[in-house]
Amino acid sequence: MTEHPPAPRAAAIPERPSLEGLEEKWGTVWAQQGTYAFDREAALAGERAEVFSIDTPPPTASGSLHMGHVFSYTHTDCMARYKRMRGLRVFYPIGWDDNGLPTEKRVQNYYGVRGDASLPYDPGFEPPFRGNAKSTKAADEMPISRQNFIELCDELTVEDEKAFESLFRRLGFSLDWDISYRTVDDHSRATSQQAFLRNVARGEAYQSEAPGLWDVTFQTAVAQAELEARDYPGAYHRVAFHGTDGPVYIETTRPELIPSCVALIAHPDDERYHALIGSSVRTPLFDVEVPVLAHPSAEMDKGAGIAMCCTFGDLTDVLWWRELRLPTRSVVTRTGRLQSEVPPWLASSPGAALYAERLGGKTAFSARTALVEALRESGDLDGEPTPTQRKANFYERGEKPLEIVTTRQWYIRNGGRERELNARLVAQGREIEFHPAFMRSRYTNWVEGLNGDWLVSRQRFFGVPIPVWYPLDADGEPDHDHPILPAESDLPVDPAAQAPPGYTDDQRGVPGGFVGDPDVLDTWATSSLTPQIAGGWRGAGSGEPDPLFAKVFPMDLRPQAHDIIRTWLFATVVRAFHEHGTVPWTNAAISGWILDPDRKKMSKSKGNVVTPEDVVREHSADAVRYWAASGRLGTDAAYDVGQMKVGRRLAIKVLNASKFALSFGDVEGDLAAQVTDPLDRSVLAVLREVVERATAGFEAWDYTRSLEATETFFWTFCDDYLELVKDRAYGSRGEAAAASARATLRLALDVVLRLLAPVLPYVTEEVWSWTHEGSVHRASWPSVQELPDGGDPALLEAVGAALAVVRKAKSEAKVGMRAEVPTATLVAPARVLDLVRAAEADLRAAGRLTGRLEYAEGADGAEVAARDLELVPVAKPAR
RNA sequence: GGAUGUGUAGCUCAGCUGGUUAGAGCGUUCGCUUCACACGCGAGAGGCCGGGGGUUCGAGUCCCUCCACAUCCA
Repeated sequence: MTEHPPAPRAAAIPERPSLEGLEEKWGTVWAQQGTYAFDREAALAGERAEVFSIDTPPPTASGSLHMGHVFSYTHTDCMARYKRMRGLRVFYPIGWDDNGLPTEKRVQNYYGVRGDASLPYDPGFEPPFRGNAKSTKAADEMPISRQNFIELCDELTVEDEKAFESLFRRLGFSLDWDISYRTVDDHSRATSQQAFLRNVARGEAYQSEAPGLWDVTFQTAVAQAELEARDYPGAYHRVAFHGTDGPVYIETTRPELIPSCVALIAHPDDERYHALIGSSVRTPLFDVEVPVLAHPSAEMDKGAGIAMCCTFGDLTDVLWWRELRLPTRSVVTRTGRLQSEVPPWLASSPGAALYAERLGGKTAFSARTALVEALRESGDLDGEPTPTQRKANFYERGEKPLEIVTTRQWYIRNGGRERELNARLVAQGREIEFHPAFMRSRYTNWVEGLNGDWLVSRQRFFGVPIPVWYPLDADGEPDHDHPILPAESDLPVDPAAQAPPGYTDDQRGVPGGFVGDPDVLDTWATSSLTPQIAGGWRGAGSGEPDPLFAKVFPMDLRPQAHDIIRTWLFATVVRAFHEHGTVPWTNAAISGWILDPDRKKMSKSKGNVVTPEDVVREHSADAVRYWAASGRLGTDAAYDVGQMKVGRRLAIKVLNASKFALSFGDVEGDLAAQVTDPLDRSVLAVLREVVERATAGFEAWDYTRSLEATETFFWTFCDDYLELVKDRAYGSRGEAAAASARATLRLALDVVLRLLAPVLPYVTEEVWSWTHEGSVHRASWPSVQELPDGGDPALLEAVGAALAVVRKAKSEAKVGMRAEVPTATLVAPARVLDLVRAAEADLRAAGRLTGRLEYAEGADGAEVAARDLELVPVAKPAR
């Protein structure tokens, strides 16, 4: 698929080359000509090693576009372009992650609606607003059916995707737009459900009724990976429990949970409580007898050192409940309110009336107020509550602390409970090359710190339904132990809308009939399958993968940001391990974040975000890419307009210098054979080194190093080499000497354009088109072999230094560079002088050394200097 | 509290396995209509390489320690 550079043809060079319009011009050409199209047939016929496959991060289309996208997608695109030029078939799909809460929230706000599973579908439904909903309060939202809600999600995400596509195309990302998926389309849903069913069949997915974190606002279960610990204001309440030998004081931030207290726990080494352990005390107000127990995770130095264990105040309570086999006394419901009816264990207690009248049905917050009041009245509150900041668990998108409630949910084994699986998943991390390598410790730390399996049930609307039904017994109760599963060939299914195999729709909810699992899968449960979705693992649903799958999987590259190593990266590893026993990809390239000038993460709430569209329009795509490509993998980068301006100048310089280098006349025949001048041979020798460094940079996933090497060469090429040879190239010293310069200019330019092409796709394509048929992006990556051997790299440096001293003399004399130098003596070590002499004619032309030029040997190691230098300024032309 | 990373010129960053006088770009200062480019060209100034200790003939680079910042996890 890679072409060699075609024979040069007559140049068609614009009079005044410009960046304006290049993006539209080449964007159209690339799309029309399928420049970045993946050649499926060739890939099927070829070897796996000839393919470079990329597990492109599917952006959340309903999220906002930000410079972080530009940054990390540019990194990937540079690598993709390099690999393509190296002759690999680049599999570079684009996906859209339309699952989940961000989309639901955006749809709610945009249309002013809210999903309500109890409502019937309205085929002619029109939303009350379209992007102009005035209120974001839940009470003002119109309740609509699940299916209507999903339709609106579909409608809006398609719109949102257009904004991303437009920007991504403008930035020149060499994605194959014909290979695309949405995480909610039929294929993705079927793939996700198929993988889940296979997890179920192998016992890797299971249901469990267990205490879990619950967000009362969003009414959904939350996984460990979605947790966020935040400071939350609270107060310690010193409360007396009634022991046989007097009161036992505990300090709690959640006195409203006293009704659900099941034990007091102290540390086994805490001598203050040795005597109490094994005895029992009675709870205040409710007079329930609870044991005093010992457990090492009680914190001696916190509060009173003895803690109340409830059902459930926090994750430690769950640990105690499990390890000490404590009873379950749950009062907090999924709504975050205390249950209305008096719990059975309080029924005969003196506090039953208190519960019924002042606690039942209240939110945790108001129940706390009421209970503290009651404690005051009974004298069980010691002193006044003391304010404190404590860490509380939040859902990362939620605003209220999570409650812990017992629910039936699906889980996927991820090593959080089994040591062996944990060790094997840690080992999978060592099979992946992380770039940079230290990012692997983020992975390892996370996996080793897991304390539970992956909860994948979500009580949401817009997502992939859990493909499971449950039979109903004669009493209409679901039999969770015998779930009904669909055939793989029937996927995707929606258990809320379809009947399971062997049932009819009118048996839904009827005793002896069935009920569908009401939940959807965690969004990561689908996006953890992006390699399988994009690569065609499910195939046409017949059980056989698309034959392409074997040619792209395991993929070569997963690019992503470091904040989702614990979620997206890890989840993908888990799924690939369960399904294929392999890693999902062999390389993970981790991009950093974009920081504002104050070194803070740019975010909408701080008001410091800039819109990528405007930035690209202002500076050009090549310029913005240059900025992004200057940031190395794993390193946070500053948002730096200055760096974009540098990129823009480089792009313009490429246009102008190329035009100039091609302006001396055509070249024909074997160019390398025409390079005879020592200076010309020298510049190509330097370029050979640059090719080696630029290649080594990309091979080490260090495109920045590659860019820097090429860029440095290019400026020397423009400032020194071009200046030195232009007189000769015009023909001042005969045709052979001119031909050597012209051939060198052409050879160097062709190589430099290809070295810059991954970073500056537009300007390099433009210049390439002046002298070539076909795209520079389909040309071969330059090799040392295409440049003549035998030049001395030191020659260019020596002559450059000599030219610099002449320029310095002119600059210090404040005369123009055109000033003539009738006499001068160059002082330098003998070795350097020899090199300078070899290019004396070019030096004389560039420095206007018109008369006597002498050489004096200087000390070894000394720099080039000039003495006895006379200057004749150019007479100002008469006006 | 633990893990990881960062700390080099006013700013953004190079400096790989220790080796001459620490580099680049931007900015700044001083110049220059030089026939590709004034979105240009040339030249200059600017650094106790976060602090302290150690290893070494030699440390920006290796080790220890402290400080500051960032991210992730408790």
